[in-house]
Amino acid sequence: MATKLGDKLRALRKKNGSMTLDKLAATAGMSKSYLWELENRDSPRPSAEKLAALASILGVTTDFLLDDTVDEPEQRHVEDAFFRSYSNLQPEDKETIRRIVESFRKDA
Amino acid sequence: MATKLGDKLRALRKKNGSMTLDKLAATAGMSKSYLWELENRDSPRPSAEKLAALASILGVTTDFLLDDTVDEPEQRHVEDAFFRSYSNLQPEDKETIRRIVESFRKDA
DNA sequence: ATCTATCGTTCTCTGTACCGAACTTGCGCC
DNA sequence: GGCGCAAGTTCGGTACAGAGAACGATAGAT
Repeated sequence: MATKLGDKLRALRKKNGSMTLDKLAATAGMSKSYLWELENRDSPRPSAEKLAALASILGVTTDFLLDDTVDEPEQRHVEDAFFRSYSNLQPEDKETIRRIVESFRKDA
Repeated sequence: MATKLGDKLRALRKKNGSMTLDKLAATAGMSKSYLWELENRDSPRPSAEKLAALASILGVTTDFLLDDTVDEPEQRHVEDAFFRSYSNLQPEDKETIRRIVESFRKDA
């Protein structure tokens, strides 16, 4: 539904009490004109600071906002079972798993 | 010991196999001159994209890098980053990881 | 001691993040 | 309808993100 940054921002803004551009921009410490650009212009490249401020207010992570492949904040809980198994491993086993995952990762 | 962004970046770069500026910059998709500025100039303001790329490679979250009050990657940050890496794997790779995790599980 | 690499540093220059203010659109109320 | 305000939109300007190349430092190897 909302896979691009702009769409996510607008959706979350409407969701959280339907804030206005002005209001959200003010609490996030930016101008409403720029927030509008983030929502509407394509491929915006906000600074980490600005995005972190927005994410904090909207109750999501910056990584969720940036990840173009994910469209629901709850998606990270889908693999909860796996994650719980992983959590219960010995620290050295965790480390091993982490290494393997790293080696499987393909660079963006 | 490393509370500012630059210090964290340099510490993590040295930690992970002591990569060179050139190497890390290349894999993170930026110029080494800019990475040097991030590490050495004060109060840099990188884009969310660049910071996310660095965080992903260094195995921490962007929030940890940005947070000036914390100086050691807490377990939470490391595992957050791990879980995100895992989520982005190919399905068959995920399956492999899941198998390994199962095999490591202590049978209580 | 000099050559050769490799790493780190400093420059200059282009694109764009981000702002402030003006402008427009929508909507409720009389 | 027309008059308000509150919302969204556009625009011009400025400061800085970020690249790229050139430079200096450091360390082996011969």
